[in-house]
Parts: sequence; C-alpha cells; structure tokens
Amino acid sequence: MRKLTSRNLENEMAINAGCGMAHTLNLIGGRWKPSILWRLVKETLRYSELKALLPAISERILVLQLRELEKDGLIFRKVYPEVPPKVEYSLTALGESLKTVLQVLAEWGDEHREDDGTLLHEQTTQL
Amino acid sequence: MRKLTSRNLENEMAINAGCGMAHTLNLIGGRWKPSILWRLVKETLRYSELKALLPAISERILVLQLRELEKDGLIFRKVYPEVPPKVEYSLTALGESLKTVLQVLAEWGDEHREDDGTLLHEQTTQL
DNA sequence: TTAAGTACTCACATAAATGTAAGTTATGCG
DNA sequence: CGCATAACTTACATTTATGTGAGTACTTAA
Repeated sequence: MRKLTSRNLENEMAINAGCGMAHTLNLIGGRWKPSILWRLVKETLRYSELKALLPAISERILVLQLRELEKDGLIFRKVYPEVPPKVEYSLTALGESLKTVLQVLAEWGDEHREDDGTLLHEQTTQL
Repeated sequence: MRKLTSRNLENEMAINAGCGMAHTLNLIGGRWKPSILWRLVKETLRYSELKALLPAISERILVLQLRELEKDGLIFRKVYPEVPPKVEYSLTALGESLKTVLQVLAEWGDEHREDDGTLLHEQTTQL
C-alpha cells in the first residue's frame, strides 16, 4: 500500500502532472503490464488463460497488475455469474488507443536490444 | 544494490529478453528519466543545469539516474578537466533514436490525461 | 586564509514493488 | 458427502527504488 504522503509520492504526482510521457509510463510501467497488454491487444483472455501464458507470475501479482490496469481504464473485466467463475479481460477503448504506443516501444526494443545476432530485427516480443 | 539472484531479478531478465516493449520501458522507466531525457532531447546540459531544471530531485538520485542512462548507452557524459568541474550530458546516437518513442509516449499522455479541461491536447510535457 | 563554485560521494532511512505459500468461495457432479 | 474448478484473498517476507543530510576535492578569487 502506498502512503498518503511522502516525498516519493509527491514527486511522482508532480512529474506525472507536468509530463505526459511520465504519465504514460506510469500506466504501462508495471513489471508484467507490458506482457499482459501485449496479449490482450491480440485477444480477450480469461484469468486462467493469462495465468497460463505468463507461467512465472504469481497469482497475487497477476491480480494486482490487472486491478491497476482496470483502475486506470486500460482493460475491462467482465464477470460471468457462473460457478466455477469465469472472468474475461479485454482492452477498453483507451487501452486500444495504446496499441500504437506499445508497437513503437516494442519495435524500438526489438531493434536495439543487444542480441546474439541471429534474430535481430525480428519481432520477438511475446512473453 | 541489486542482489545477484532473486526471483524478482530472474523475472525481470526473462521478460526483457522476450519482450522488446519491456526492454524499452526498462531503459526509460526510472522516476526521473523521462524528465531528464526530455530535456536532453532539446539541448546538451551541464549537471548544474539539470539540477536547476529539476528542483525536486535530490542530488544522489539525479546522479543515479544519469549513471544508469549512461550505462545503458542513452546519454554521453563529457568531462572537462577544469576546476571548478564542468560536466556536460548529451544524448548518444542511441538516445537520439529514442526521440520518436518519447514523442509518442508524450503525445499519448498529453491527450489522455484527465485534465481540467482547458489545456487538453496541448503539449504540457515539460518537467 | 577563507570563501565560493561544481560535481559529485557517503551512510543512513524510508517507501514501494514484487514474490511465497496457503486459504477461500460457491456449486455441480459422482 | 466429498472433491474438483476458477478466480481470486490473505498474511507475510524479500528486493528494489527513492529520498535525506552532510561531507569531499580542487582551484581561483577576495
């Protein structure tokens, strides 16, 4: 949980208020958020599907990241009133509008990562 | 200092290896890095000038962020052998190649930040 | 001799992010 | 009844990021 006041938080808010770039980074900057968003750009996914696609993430963290993305309006959480439960995650319109941004980030990263040579310039983004 | 091994670090490395997007975010994702890069896109700056432009940052953190940017090859640190010291920071070619990316991030952020209405769609990025 | 200027470094402290392992809920099925 | 299933919670522990305040080095100018 974040404290209500701290220099750390103050700085974050001031920066985000003044700098659109920082604000964007804040929304997509969690450890697993790029991976999650990248998947959801392609298709709507259930919680269990996301979990399977991201084997290394712990459930707690997965839920945390999803909740933040939801809170920030980037993804939509649809609950089916069934048992066992079924929950689908998809991009909102705002999330969709990020596509270009994500693509630019992915391209730059794929091009400029020091690579073992072979796969350079290939779109390796996948995790 | 980072530990040599930890699940946290392992995950970070695995993600960056597989996901160009995450890799890019890693390079520009520090608290003050967007602000620093944004300034350096426009002009070469001395340490003291950066400090003056970013009044809220502590010197330790400023140096840390600069060192990381330098280590990642995004900025160049030029030391003039004078007293009192003079050090200039500028973008490397790699750093320059980020311009587009930074711009895209800034634009999206400026457009989609919930605003008080008036200044919407203006480039407010500045801090 | 002392102060001023510049670009730092250091020891310490706090805040935030991430990870672990086990438990919870509700219901249909055998 | 007892188990399986999906999507979580919870309490706790660790790792990483950020911030504070003071101090350093070297030279020139007052």
